[in-house]
Amino acid sequence: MALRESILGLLCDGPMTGYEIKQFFRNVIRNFWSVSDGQLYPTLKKMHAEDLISLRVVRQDSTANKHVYSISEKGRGQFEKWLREPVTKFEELKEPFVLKVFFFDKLSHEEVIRHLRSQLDLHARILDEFRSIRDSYKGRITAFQGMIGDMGVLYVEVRMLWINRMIDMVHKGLIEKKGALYTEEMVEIGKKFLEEIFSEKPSQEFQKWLRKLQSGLPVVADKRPRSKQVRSMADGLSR
Amino acid sequence: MALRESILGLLCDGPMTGYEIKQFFRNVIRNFWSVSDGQLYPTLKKMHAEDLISLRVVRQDSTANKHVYSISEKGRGQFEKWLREPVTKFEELKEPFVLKVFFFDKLSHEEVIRHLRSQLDLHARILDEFRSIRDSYKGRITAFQGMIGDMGVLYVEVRMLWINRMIDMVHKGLIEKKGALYTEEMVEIGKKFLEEIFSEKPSQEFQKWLRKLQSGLPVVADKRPRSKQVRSMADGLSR
DNA sequence: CTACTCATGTAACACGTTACATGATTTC
DNA sequence: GAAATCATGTAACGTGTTACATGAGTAG
Repeated sequence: MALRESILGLLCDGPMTGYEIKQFFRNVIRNFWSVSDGQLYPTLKKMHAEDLISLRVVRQDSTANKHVYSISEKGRGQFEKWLREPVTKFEELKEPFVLKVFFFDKLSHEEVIRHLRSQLDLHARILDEFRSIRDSYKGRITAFQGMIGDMGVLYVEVRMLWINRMIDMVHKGLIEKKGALYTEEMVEIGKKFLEEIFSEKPSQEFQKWLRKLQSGLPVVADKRPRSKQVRSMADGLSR
Repeated sequence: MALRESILGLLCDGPMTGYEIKQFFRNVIRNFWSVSDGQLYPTLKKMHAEDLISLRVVRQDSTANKHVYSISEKGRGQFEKWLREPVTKFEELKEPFVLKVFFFDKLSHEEVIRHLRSQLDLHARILDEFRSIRDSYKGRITAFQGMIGDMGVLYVEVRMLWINRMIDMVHKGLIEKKGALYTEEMVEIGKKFLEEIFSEKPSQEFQKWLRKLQSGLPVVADKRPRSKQVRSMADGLSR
């Protein structure tokens, strides 16, 4: 759970009302982490009960009273502990669209293209939004917060590239039907893959990466001369 | 909910036991969609109760009986309806690590670097896995399934690039403290951004994209001569 | 002798969304 | 006069994880 910790993080810079926290999530953090009312208010209550935050109620005659929350020593400790803990889990992308792509074999080329174009439209729109908000924030936020904005833009760009490549693929007729999607062979291969993940000894390729990393070289750089390169997956991305 | 639909999708190609479905999720689909036992078995039961799938129990003396499920007409209808429905929602990335990055201002440079390096290690390892499984599957899966593998690799590559840029940034001392992370200004800007998202009229930039798209040009291509380009966000990605 | 595979499940919990409720004030 | 803003919340539901239970067979 990271909602509690992010609330604590906000309160580190000074007291805030529940409504202000809600607004901040809705209008700023929402780019990468959303919270609903039905989750936020009960969570604040629970955190108060656990002495992570203290509460001061400000009377308002016209409307509901304001609840001003401040971080407690206990809360600050918990936040700092969380912030320093290394993240050791790779977060999988769980996207309904990708699940549909898995089954695209079962659709006609026209239907697939319709799907891909509508995704492209959606992403183009989102990219536009991400770019304008990034521009508006320029100079007002920390360098790290700026990098989060960059990640958003970059991610959407890459997705569009990916979708475009699928469109190309269909147009060029590179799709042949393969029969059943499920084969025992696939499961077997997956098992091998799993073993490698959970065995603690890293593979050779991983060790090469590590050496590069430690020598200070850019880890993802491709050293082949531009002209000789196989078309890179991320070619042609613009800023 | 997409778990039910993906189960139906698997059963389209023939009957499977609960255990086989579980294995398939665990060893193949898990790359982009995971399911726990505690979710799968009850879901199969519910789907059977709703007549989406039919059940045949195969007696086994030595151990628990096998439950062989087949898709029903109703189930097939529901799957096909789902598969054809356009995806209109942009799935936000909800990642604990990004949330931490938001608060990196509150850590020392050394602590930030430690975080970033451990993330890089993790991603290098995952990249390795993604690449090997992609290679193993080559020739055995549909072109679309192959593209899912490519997306995974591409995504991890981009993340590593992003993390490397943050490391660079810290080393070059491009990080200045900005005081409070929360400002009313940010909320105001966010509100404007929101309006643009929900107003149905697309912006000029979005329309430019759309024109490019409809004229068949690659939408994300950057036409500036290579030498004059500002270093692109995704420069140096390898296959 | 330990641990894993096959094969199914349950119960408790954690996380998150949606819809609703209140009620005055301000803006279109 | 309708709708949004300010300001708080509850109840019902849906999704998903973790830990546990059973019990035989097999591989190291």
